[in-house]
Amino acid sequence: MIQLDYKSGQSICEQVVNRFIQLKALGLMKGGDQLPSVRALASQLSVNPNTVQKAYAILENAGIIYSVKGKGSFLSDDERAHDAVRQKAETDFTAAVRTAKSLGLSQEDLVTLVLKEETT
Amino acid sequence: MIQLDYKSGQSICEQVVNRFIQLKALGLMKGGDQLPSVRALASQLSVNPNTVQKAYAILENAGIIYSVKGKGSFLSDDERAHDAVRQKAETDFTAAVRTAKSLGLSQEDLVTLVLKEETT
DNA sequence: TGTTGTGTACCAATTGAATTAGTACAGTTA
DNA sequence: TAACTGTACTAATTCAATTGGTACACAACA
Repeated sequence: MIQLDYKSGQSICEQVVNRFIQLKALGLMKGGDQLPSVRALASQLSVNPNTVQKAYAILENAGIIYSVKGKGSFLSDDERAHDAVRQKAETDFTAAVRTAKSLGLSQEDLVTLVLKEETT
Repeated sequence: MIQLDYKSGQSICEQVVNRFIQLKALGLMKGGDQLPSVRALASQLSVNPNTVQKAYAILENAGIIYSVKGKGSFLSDDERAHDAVRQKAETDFTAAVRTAKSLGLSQEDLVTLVLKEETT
């Protein structure tokens, strides 16, 4: 379910955060689904539990998951949180557009690149 | 000519590198134009000369500038180097497209965002 | 010639973020 | 009670970025 990519340049914490957001966006997880426990996921990824807990804390802070002591962490049903994720994705993508343009790519170039990228 | 943005998340070195690439792409600098000296730019940016020199070394390594001991550093005329910059910009942008899609944005969404971004 | 400005090459030290390691506490479930 | 969950700390480590400093080689110029 979660697979780390050490070549991505992203920190472990970031990757865990983003992966659960993706799983929701892709429909592979739904609101209410339970996440692996902090310790279990840390063990599976061969990573320190603190790192996973930090990722879960970020997700909970953003309203994407909710955690209950003694029970576990669950994917939130709150659509507002997922709207916020979408907002951030748009902002990040817009920044990428600006960067690409500043390096000489035209609007047509960018549209072509978007369309060339297959939707999996 | 060069202005640092500490909120950008980019390192000083990265910002210097990217800024000169931009200046060339935007036509504000041409092949043969002299860059500020390592020490002068470092002083202007209130930054360590080593940091600027590292940026210049990266630019020279990529063929974007060439440096002559005792004379200075100059923007290269080599189009192949600038083609490589374009290649990298395309690769980076494609990665941004994938990320945005994984977070739930559709192809239409992305095209809209590209077109919404004014060309300055 | 000497001086100044240029790029280049080191090295030691510092800073900050990310991660690890370890311990402890609180709540749930069986 | 025992075994699981999340949470909250602190200390140590690692690594990249940056700083501070010194030194050398070359070019331009008075």
